[in-house]
Amino acid sequence: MFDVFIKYITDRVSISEKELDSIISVCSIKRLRRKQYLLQEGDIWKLIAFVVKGCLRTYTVDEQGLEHINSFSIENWWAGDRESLLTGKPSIYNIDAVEDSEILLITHENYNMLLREIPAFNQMVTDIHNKSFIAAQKRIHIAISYTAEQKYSAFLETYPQLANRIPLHMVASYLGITPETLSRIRKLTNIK
Amino acid sequence: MFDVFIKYITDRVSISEKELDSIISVCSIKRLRRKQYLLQEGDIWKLIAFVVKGCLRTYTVDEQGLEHINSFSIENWWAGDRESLLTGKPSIYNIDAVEDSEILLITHENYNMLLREIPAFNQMVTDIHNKSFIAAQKRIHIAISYTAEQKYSAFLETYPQLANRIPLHMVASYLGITPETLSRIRKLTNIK
DNA sequence: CGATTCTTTGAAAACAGTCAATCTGTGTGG
DNA sequence: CCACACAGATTGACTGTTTTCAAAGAATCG
Repeated sequence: MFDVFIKYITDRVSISEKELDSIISVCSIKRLRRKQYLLQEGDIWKLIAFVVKGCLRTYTVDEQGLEHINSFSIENWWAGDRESLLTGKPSIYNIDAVEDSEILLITHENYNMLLREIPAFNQMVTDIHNKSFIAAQKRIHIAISYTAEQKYSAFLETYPQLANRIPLHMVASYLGITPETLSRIRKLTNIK
Repeated sequence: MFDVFIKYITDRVSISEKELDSIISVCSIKRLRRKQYLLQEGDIWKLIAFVVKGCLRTYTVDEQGLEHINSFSIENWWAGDRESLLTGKPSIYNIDAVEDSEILLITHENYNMLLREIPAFNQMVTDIHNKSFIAAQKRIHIAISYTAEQKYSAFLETYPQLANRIPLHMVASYLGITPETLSRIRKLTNIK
């Protein structure tokens, strides 16, 4: 259960056994069934979540009831709402499980303690934040400059491991297009 | 010249005179004329830039020669390409001055030194990174779920100080719509 | 299998983009 | 100071893409 997380950490930074132990000691395990919520709009998010197995999605629901997927989190990814965590305000996002999933949770207090006490952990988090930011910039670039077809094609290249695992209507939602448009793109281009 | 930056820092964190001095001592001043490049696609970016006066834009140019604006940086904002800085790879972005501008530059080495040596500076940068990330998430949300009209309206609300200062065709480029579409939106809604 | 979820298809409508021309304001050089 | 060039903004007509709405067809799960 923890071995996935331990491997994740040791793949990224060099860290002592003792430090690893103190990280693991503040992790709690949570299992989510498909469609189960981890966070609902209006809740205040106070945790850090690491996905060990399965897949989560973070999304908003607009006035018309349409879902807009902000991100997917599969094994070895993080999930949560940094905005609610940092501001203490209710979240505008929903997070639920796309598949039955297993996640590790760390409280914000313990997380801050780890950042303070364990330089390697801090370094790892900084690196992840940097990469996340760069990925967000790329996604903005794609969203404002690509056609629907180019967006789907870029998605397949960037996240091949996601494409065969996530329902197409969720991929469409992630890309900001309708399921019908995605279906037609796939038909026209024969991209599968 | 440095007072803008000093105020920026002291507004955000508590810091000693001595620490402020060491920050200022590694800053160099650069003046940019309108349209002058700070970074060109293909260059490797090795700096941190803080805008004291004026306005910069970060953008890409696609195969068809169309510009897509990633971000604007006015007074009290940062500019640069974190991706190129962190990976050491050539930048895919161009940065140039929308208006005659004055900026402060810090080398990556000195910047890292400041992060290491001055906890308050480190804290400030972490906060900025967090806020930037949250802003990027919001922009993604807008890009994938709003109509052109809603995008413009959200832009006016979020950056009222930018709207009257930047040519409309650049605003359009930032929003991912054509100048013609933006012009028609403005006419229809009487939003100015 | 029965229900639900997911995907596809068709036709019409809405939306945004393209192309070309004109209009406006600004600034520059003669 | 005027004429002109130029960048920016607008407009019109047209095209093309994407959405919407409605329905039907697959696939999957319990």
